[in-house]
Amino acid sequence: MRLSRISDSTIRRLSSYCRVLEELDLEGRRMVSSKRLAEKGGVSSAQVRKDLSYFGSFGRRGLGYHVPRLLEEIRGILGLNRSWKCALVGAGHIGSALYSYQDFRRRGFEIVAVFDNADSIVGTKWGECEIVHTKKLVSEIRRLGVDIGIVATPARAAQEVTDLMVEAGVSGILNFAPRKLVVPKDVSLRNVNMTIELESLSFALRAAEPKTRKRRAVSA
Amino acid sequence: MRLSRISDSTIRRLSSYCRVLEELDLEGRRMVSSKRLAEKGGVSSAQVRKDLSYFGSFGRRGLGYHVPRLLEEIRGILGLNRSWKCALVGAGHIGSALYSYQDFRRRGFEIVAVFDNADSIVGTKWGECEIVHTKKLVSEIRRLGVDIGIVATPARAAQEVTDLMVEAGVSGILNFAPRKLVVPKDVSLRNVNMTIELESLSFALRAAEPKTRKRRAVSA
DNA sequence: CCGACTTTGTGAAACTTTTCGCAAGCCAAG
DNA sequence: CTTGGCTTGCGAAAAGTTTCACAAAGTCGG
Repeated sequence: MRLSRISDSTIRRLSSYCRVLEELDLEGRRMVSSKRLAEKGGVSSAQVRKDLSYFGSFGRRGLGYHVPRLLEEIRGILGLNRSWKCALVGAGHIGSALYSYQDFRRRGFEIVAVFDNADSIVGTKWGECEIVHTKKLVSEIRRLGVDIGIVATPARAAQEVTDLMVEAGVSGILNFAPRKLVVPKDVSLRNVNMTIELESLSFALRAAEPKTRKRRAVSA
Repeated sequence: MRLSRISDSTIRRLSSYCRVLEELDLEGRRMVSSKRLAEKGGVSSAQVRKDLSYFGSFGRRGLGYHVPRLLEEIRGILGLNRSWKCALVGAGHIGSALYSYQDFRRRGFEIVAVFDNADSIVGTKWGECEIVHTKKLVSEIRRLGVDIGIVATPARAAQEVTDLMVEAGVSGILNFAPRKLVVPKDVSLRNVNMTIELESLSFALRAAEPKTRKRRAVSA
């Protein structure tokens, strides 16, 4: 199992195969071919086989892959067979949605601390979790042994809280703020940028209608 | 301006250059070199020049790019010099966060309708917007001339509401549900999948600590 | 107007990722 | 035990993306 020559796209596809396999497993399906897995995942079957081949040979020729076994293998590869402690910074709309997002917890990403710098909400509780002032961020994250920091602050505060979390020793950052973050290279960073997605959608829509609007423009 | 040979990565970078330029513009900076733009955007300067070169020659040799002009050019390319009507389906935690996300509105993505199928919240109001039952989705989207559908439902409902929105004539879909959606090829689709980001982060963290945990494992 | 300096725009090279194509392996039926 | 039908794993080809490197074009001080 080679450590690093693996592309990010491969990893993201593994994560999506995971979801397909979970579904198949629930349906009680035992075996699946790369062809079927590919269709459900929206990629080519060669791509599925190539992705898996970086990590080993999990299939049986003529038969396909054993669903529960492949699922376990991929979970192992992605590090999902353990739980990760997460800290959320920013208790606004997005922070709140993330805190309530059941999928995270179900997959072993546990939010063990929530921080904000607004005195008006510091001290209130979200379920088990009390919202703590950002000034206690470093000590709390150290104390709890947090692995992953989730940035859900406005853009202008994002770098600052990131620096604090890095100082406190997190290994990874998941950033929801629409701003490029700088982190040391031993800290992993992923971005979820809704604005980029919407804007690239805007480009695609614009490219699809070269003149003015297609449908309504005619009758208007 | 060639329509389609442009890669998705280029478009996403344009969107991020946009944010850098807005910031520079606010600082009152008139000119910027590809080098500086690149640093701020976290890419190479050759990449910046190459990305822009697909659409034209916007710079002046020896001087760089005129910030407000380049910003306008990129906005034009991305189709941000107009407003897009969006409809949100799913009035749960994520839907609510998206509705309140000021950045969307500021960039011309206006949420003009919100749908949900829970009778308990249908009829209540979010600001100006009344939450409407999903059974009225097609007629409402047609009536309002919605361009973009935003899917913020649980995974199991995502394909169904997507089909409805396609039927109603949206040109693009932004999907937040962790499920692969099928759309006709004249409809554009973008996905925001937080689970994939977290899982790829998990892989990176795992890859970074080859044995067991680095810091704490020693003392434990 | 000159010469030193800066920066763009862009082919071509280098690198990365995806697709192709097929030998090898496995099952089932006869 | 053999044949036919599938399906994997993988090297090699193809396609796509990023980096390199430099001519061309412009600035600026004197």
